[in-house]
Amino acid sequence: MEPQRNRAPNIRDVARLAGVSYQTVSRVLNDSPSIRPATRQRVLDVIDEVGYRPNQAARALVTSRSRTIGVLSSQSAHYGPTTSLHAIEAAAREAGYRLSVTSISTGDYASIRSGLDYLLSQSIEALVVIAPQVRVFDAIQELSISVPFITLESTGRDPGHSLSVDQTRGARMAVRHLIGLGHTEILHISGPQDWIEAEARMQGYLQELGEADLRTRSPILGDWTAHFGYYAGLELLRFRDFTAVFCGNDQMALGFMHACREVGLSVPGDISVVGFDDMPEAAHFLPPLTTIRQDFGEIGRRAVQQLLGELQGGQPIANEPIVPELVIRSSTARVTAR
Amino acid sequence: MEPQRNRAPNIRDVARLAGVSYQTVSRVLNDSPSIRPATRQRVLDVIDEVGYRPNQAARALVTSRSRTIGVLSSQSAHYGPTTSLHAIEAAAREAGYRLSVTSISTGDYASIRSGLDYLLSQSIEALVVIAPQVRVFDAIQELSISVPFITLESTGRDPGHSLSVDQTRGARMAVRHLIGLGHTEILHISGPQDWIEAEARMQGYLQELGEADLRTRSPILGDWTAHFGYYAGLELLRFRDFTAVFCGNDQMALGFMHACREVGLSVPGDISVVGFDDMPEAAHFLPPLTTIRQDFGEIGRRAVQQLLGELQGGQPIANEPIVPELVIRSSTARVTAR
DNA sequence: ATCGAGAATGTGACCGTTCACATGACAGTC
DNA sequence: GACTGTCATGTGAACGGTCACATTCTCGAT
Repeated sequence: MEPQRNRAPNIRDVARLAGVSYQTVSRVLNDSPSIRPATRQRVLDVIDEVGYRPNQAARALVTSRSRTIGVLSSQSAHYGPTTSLHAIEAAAREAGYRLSVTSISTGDYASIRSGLDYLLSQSIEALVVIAPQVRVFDAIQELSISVPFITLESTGRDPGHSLSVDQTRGARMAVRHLIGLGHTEILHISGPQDWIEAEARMQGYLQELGEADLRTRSPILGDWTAHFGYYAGLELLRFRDFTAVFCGNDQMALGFMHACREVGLSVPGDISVVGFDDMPEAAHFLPPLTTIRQDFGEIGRRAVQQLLGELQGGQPIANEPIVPELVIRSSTARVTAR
Repeated sequence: MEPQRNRAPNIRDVARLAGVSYQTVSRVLNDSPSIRPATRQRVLDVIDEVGYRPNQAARALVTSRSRTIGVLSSQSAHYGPTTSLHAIEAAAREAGYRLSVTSISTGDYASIRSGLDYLLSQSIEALVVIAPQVRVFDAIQELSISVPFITLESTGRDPGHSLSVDQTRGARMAVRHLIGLGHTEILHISGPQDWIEAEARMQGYLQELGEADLRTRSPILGDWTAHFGYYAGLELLRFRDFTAVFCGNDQMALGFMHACREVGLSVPGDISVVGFDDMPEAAHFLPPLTTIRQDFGEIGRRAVQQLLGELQGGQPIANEPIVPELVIRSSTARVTAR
């Protein structure tokens, strides 16, 4: 009797057509060593002929290995997270893993929790978090997650489970650069306070100013968007009691420079601006933006590497943070006498 | 005997603890109507107590429904595709589906093919393609994909399987705007020629100029990046035989404006520039960019909606393309006598 | 020719869930 | 009080692979 046409061929169909047992087909699929070359070829031919594809669900069921890495990401199209995500995907695929991605739009506890719940119900083998809000850590603690996990862009939290460019150090590089140019009144427009990396950058700002005995001013809490940078700029520039601004990311720096232009101030003539991230567009802002470059792709790749290591029995390693790089362009200049 | 501690609880464990049969637990999980409320509650209590999570692999195996939508995406951090991807993810999750995403870095046939192969081996139920290179269509044809699929951002190809903002129309709006301002010498910096949307925008450019009886000039083939826009700009501006440029996306427009500034030309005083996409930063470029807005999120949501419709037995619908919107800012101005 | 070892291949059970069908409980009807 | 229908729940089989173990084959050494 013909095999039913409306069903995908399974391993037994292949076995029958190749005249071997299903176990032999399984061995071919799994590159078992003790298979006669002729047999292997016959099986492969049949597989190709009938278009057989192993059923991943069945495989996952019996091996209890899903070969899936879960990713919790924030629902934003920002350059950094997106780049990391692509790198993770590529590295995972390379290693024979797939990704199950879910994103959260708001940072509230309930949605973080439900995102993690969702991922865990996929029986993921490992977890990457690219949504570095503070509350994520509480949620992870509470769920007492049993798979290897790693959080990205979360400087200094929970070593062994985090991996990041050293945000604090990057921020200090930015501020030191401004101080080196003679600036003494330096503002900081930061990211949302519940983001770990925003917090770390803010710390760097405060530390560096503190060590230089300069006046620190309470940072303005932003939301990462160019819009915010713009409106904050319009407000701040009503009192020109500063000569430089360190922005928490490139987008806010862009918006801030827009505001400068609008009120007739020159960057860097009147105000110096430094960003953070070095998104590809930053080199073409007007003026091209001085910023802190971090290698998002590298972070993603390392994350996967580390997780796979743990899955093969390794221990979580306390990664030394990656050092960012100061990229000097044209948005910063030596302070001029007013 | 205690259940083994190192194994996740399964449906039979729950059944035993709740004093019911495994089928009853299954009914509770699947919201079967004929369950006594008291029984349901007892089962739910046990589930909560032992932290039971249904095994998706087993479920997928027996129902032969993976509840997974495959996404083939291009490996780029561009605003548009990323936004669509997030929208797809959210819509899919809402409907109880998960995503299996794979991305291709290059547009060559082999990597497209292997990306599709990979997705199909996940036994996906539907497919979304956000990597609208021309060759993707050949690959889809050749694999004679049997699941519902839809390609995004691929104006005019294969109606019923594509969904997009009307790129050609958007391009015409952009060019018409420039013509309305008195420009007669208008250049076009396009995206890579093997991208369907780049091609469609180019067609729009050519059509609109043709109808206005204006000189069309062969478009410059770019790569979507600000870098390209910049270097192309430097080159083009050596001969100032044009007064306006329509760029295939906002990034290239940014780079081009950078080049203008560098050679001492004013935008829009000397040259008018129009972009495409309206990425959030575009409003804060200097000058703020006139561009064509398309709703990437809407596209993603509609794609999922349509695919789910097909999965429930509906027919592929030839979607009418979404109309984009011209956003006039400060990078375009009436042409001035030279 | 016999034996044994290792290579090559086959058989039965199982992973955790849902499906189809069987059974038991209970109320309403005559 | 037996009969019927409906609701609630239980039982066996199946999904498509892999694992552990059993069996057969092959071939050189004795």
